[in-house]
Amino acid sequence: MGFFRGRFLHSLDTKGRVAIPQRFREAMDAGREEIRLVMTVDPEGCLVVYPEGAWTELERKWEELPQMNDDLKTYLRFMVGWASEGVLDRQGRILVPPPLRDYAGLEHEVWFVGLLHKFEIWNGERLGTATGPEKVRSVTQKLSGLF
Amino acid sequence: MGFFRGRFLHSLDTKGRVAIPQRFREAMDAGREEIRLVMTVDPEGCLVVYPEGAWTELERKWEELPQMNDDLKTYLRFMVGWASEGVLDRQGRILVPPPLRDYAGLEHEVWFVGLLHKFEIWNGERLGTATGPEKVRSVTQKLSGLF
DNA sequence: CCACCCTCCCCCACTTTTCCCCACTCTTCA
DNA sequence: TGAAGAGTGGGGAAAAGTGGGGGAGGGTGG
Repeated sequence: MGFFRGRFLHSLDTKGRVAIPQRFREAMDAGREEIRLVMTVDPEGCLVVYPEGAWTELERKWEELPQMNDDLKTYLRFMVGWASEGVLDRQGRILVPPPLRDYAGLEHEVWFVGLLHKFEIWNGERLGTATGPEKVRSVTQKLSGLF
Repeated sequence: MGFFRGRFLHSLDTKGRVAIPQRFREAMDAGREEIRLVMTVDPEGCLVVYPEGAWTELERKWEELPQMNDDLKTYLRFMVGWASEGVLDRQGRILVPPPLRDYAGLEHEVWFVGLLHKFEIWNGERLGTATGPEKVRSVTQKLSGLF
């Protein structure tokens, strides 16, 4: 499984479908014909997409945690509660369910952003404010201890 | 038994019935014709629904615990005391008993939220406040020790 | 003990959404 | 300048969700 990199501008059609960038499809496609993925939300206000395998791995971790923990329940209500599994159609598109569309404020134009093992789908304006160079500069300082 | 994922907006009809989302039915249906489930309440103010098997497993655990424990009694009065078993009708709907409807403040519009082994039924407003992005962000910090 | 009422559940019919397929355009590359 | 690959748009069948009529069954009151 390759990495997801780069950003691509695509369009959501009137039926709520978007084509996944070919580069991303290649990264997932190990010669299989059917590509399955899971789409959910991120607190920053965008959608996150995982190849099915990566997602089920996350679920396996969550299963093992103490199920009575209230914080975990809140977290799962968010991550799992928004999750939507889907298969690409013959044209390499996926249907974005209306609740997810609304959550991420997706109109006609949407941006795909590669993020190694997963990728995100953004409304253009939100992407701009969330990932501007100024913001990154401030964050980089705090990270410098890590690597 | 598959996992429950995602959120779906359905409507409670005038008879107090709701259709279970098809995705959730699939997750329970191992080719059986009759799907039985148990519905109870959650302290957060929503309903929780377990497939019958998952519920009886919980009951078996509860049985083994020290029955004199007052905290356990309080907990069971809540979980078991509200529990209601039901079967889906031919249209895949279930009847929500009036006490449960009132407890969860369910009107016409109700949200289904998948939570891996179980799923919840929410009044829209309550769901919004219980699972907003701000809340999740604060919780995520505390959880980072767990995984 | 009987009659009534109310709830529940079966069935049927309608609307909306989803998803499968085909066709067109635009870019890229030889 | 042609061919192939990528992205977009829309028609139409199938599936999913919704609403309501009517009969059976259980509870209640007389």
